[in-house]
Amino acid sequence: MTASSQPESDRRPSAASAAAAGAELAKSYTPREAEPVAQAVWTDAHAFRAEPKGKGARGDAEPYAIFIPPPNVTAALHLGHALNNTIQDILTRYHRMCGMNALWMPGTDHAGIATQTVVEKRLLMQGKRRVDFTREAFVAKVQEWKDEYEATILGQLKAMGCSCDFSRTRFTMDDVCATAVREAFFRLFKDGLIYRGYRLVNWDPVSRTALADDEVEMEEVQGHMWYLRYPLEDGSGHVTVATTRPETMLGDTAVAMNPKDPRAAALRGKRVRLPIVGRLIPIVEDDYVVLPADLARQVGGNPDDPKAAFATGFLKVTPAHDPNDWDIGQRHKLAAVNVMAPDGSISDKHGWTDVSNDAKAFVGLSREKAREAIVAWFREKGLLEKVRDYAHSVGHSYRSHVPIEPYLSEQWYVKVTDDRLAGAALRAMAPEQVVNGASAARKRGFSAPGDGELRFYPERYAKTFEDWHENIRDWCISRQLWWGHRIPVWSGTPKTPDFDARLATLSAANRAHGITSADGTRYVCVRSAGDAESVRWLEGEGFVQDPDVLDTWFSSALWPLSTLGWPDPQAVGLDPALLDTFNPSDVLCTAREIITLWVSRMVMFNRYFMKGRLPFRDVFIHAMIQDGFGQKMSKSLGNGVDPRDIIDSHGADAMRFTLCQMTTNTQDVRLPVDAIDPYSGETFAPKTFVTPAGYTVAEAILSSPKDPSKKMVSSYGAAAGAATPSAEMPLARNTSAKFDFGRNFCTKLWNATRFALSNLSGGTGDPVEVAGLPLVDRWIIARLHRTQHAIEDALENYRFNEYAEALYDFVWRDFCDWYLEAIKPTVKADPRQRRTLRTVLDAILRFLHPVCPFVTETLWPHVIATGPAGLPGIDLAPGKVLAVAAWPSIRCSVDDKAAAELFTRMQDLVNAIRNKRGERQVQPKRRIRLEAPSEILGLIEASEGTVELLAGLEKVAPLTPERAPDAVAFAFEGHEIILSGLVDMVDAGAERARLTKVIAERERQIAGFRGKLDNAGYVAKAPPEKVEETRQLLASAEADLAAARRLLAALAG
RNA sequence: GGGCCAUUGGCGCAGCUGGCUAGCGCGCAUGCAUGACACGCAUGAGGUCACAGGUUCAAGUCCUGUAUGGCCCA
Repeated sequence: MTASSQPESDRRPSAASAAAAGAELAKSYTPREAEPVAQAVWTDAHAFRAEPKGKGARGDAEPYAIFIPPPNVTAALHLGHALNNTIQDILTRYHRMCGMNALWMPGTDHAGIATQTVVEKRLLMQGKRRVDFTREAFVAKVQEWKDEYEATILGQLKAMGCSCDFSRTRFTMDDVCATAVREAFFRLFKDGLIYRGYRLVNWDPVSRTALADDEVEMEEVQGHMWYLRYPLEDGSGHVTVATTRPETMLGDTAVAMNPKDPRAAALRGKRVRLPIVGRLIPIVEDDYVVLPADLARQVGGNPDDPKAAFATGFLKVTPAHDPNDWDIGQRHKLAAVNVMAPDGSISDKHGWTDVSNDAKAFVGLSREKAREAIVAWFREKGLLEKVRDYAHSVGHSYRSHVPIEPYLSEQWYVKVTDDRLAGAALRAMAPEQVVNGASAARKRGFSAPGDGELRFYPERYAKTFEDWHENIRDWCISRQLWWGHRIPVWSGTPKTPDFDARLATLSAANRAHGITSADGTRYVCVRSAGDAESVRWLEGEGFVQDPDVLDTWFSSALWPLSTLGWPDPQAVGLDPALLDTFNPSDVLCTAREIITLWVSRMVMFNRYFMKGRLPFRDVFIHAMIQDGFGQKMSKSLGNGVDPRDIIDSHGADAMRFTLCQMTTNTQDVRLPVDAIDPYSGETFAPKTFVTPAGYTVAEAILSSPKDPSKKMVSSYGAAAGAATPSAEMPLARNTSAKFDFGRNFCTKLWNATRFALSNLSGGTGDPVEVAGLPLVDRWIIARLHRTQHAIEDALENYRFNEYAEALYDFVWRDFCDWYLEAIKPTVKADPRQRRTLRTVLDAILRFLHPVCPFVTETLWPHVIATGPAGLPGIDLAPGKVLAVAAWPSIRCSVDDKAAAELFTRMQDLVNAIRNKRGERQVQPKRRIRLEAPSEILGLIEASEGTVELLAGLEKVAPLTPERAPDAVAFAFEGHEIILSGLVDMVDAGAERARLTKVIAERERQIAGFRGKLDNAGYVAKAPPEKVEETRQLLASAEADLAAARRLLAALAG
């Protein structure tokens, strides 16, 4: 990536050279032009490079590290990622400017199922299937896809301005990461934490792979409850079982009833003959069985259980096809008869042996067809008692979206329930965030490094993390895929007698480790991918490598280790100091659904492999970006908006600033999305429709609002594969008016800087003690100092909206509206003021740089070209590139509280006068006269001309008893103030109405203040300064009221 | 079923450990092409902070319950 940018940047005029040449700023900010220039400045300066400890100046600085949650190579990034990465970039840039050795580690994730699925879908469009290729050829196809999207994603990150150390970019399946995965597997295997388990998995019959519990989405389904009659063996009648899945009855191995059931005594020890199959199965008694509501009432069960309304009291037990039945089967030692093939069809080849002639008719049917056929069979034989509608939750594959099948199979598991894993994760939690302090894991006490150091922001997510680990189940890590890290285990039965001796030798040398299963099969894990000799030996013994790959999260869980070269950085060409410098990292930024999938596993693995060390100390959980309909933006839904679309319409900084400002700690972010007509450039709201799954999305093909005969493809249409953009039917980019907020702000900053530069042509003057500066300068410096505190506090507590809002207010309201306006008449002639302006502007650019890197980097060379910055107490270390310039240092001594207070009073006065002018629609150019008592004249004088300037006064004079006929009066700080020259003739009626309104408002306020002060409890218990404040407010309101009453009286007379 | 979050002017949201005379942006109304900016400037209208109780001198803020919506886990 650096290779191509080098020659290019030579040809581009740099921002610095443009500024040095005295080039004037363009009339407005053009992100499209500025962004590549700033990008080149950073690349040329190697600004984002982090170094291991001890390597150069950067390596000597205190480290700061963030690992990117590696985006899936499945598809391009959307605005959810833009938010995630903006947050990380703000933190990284901030800490870098604070002088830290900041590493933001970038990379991408191979995303096993997801990526394989998109490639398979693509092949299916060409009429081909995965199995039409060899494994190697298919993986090569996926690799092509990965290469394309990895490049897209990295390009998107750069376009957004992400200051990742791209020289260290990793991919979860590259050699460096693969080495870590292999080593981790070997160690866990050897330590007995990986085992082979035979149990029900969440099977996706379409992807034909097992899924982890958290890859299963529960969906409410409008289904049925079928009531099937099973005849008793002795012909004495039948029992009726209620089921939502009649097709699994072929695998029934018992009927269960509740021991409390009054019918139990009569049925105890009896058997039923399973219809169709003819299998004789026992009736067992188990507490799990829900009693029907009426029986539950009789025998003290729970009649309110929603299932009670549907229950018959008899439950068909199918251990091989239902997790609850599996548990019952375990308790009663029942056989598990698997009647399905991996594709979900009924099969007699996967464990079902007693197939009767009747049953043969069902073999080969899909599970859906089998259900119909079996229900029909029961109906025909008079064994279908009834059918009722029944709504219930059914697990669906988060990838293929079909119902998952609880499926009996053998898989590899990580024993995360072991105290060394889940227990260690629980002990990692910061004590003050722990809810269940008495859990077993914590009873072991805190002794390991990293214990008690993991903190969640916002705090409440600690509970999610805690709950997860307290109820964790072993982690199924095998996936029946071709795309991923292949499981490094070979299995078989030894052919030669010296097998054990050879294995023992390899094991002693830590090159391999073997286990033996109950049926005598040997499983051998070979430690290193480079150990061809061991593999050759094993294959010579007839052993074969496990065809499965590891769950993607297995490699993701190692991300903070693998990217730094663990276990042996030198072996993979990395600096050995990297690992110790940047692990543990400082913070992980991610969305809440990832707490269980990823955060948990990284904590467990990092602690396990690094002697207790955490992968990160803080976890920041941010909002999710939703579309305009409140639906999560996701790659799979196809409602994602490409950040490049927003960069195109608003600029990267506008996007970043807006996202930052929207990042509050509670709410998800709702973002109404519009389309841009590629024909006219017009923005319009696309037509939507509701998908079968109930989501509202844009129609795949949209019509131009100007000319409906012209068509375009929506981003949904493209993402869903429903339409392909072409020359005749171009892709419509997306945009959102939400980002106007950030765009307007960037433009404002640009123009303020432009104006400042035009006033700084006379140089920046010598530094002057703040105390010797004009009031407005002392005020803006005090505000600058307070803003710094506000933003540092916000960033250190991950409160991003506060960071953005504090800067927005300071730049727009304080700096532009008041400071720049106030200094207009004086700055050109006053070098002291120019020094202040130069200093404050520079500090603003530095403060804003983490969130708006492009516009600030573009402006900065122009600003520094005007001369030196800084004042006594304000240090702005010089530099050439803003991205690596120092964060401002502002001492508290420059915060002139008296100046700040005085200026605030002055602002109130100006606002009051402007209000009078506004009420009467006085022309802005028209100058007016003011008369006031000495207290107010003193304030005006102290403002050094600012009041006159901003309130449009031509004359300020002491109050006299005479009233000009055009005089307008108002109360301020309890004093009467007279304005004249606003209008040619005063409308006495309107004036009276205004005063009456003021009087009513003041009376309301006074009643409130009096109420407080008359309350003995308030005066006695509230803090004295609050009471005093109330007294002052009351006095001021009373004075204003009196003044207003006098004015009203005068008007009447 | 368990847990978490939200409910504040037309819309989108702040309001952190209770002190508010409730803020911000968009939108709206009025005036302004003022030598930085119309992606702008100035002024203004608009809210009994979902509901019902409670704690407190004091509740948008804390507690309990209710309603509605969303998310996560089972």
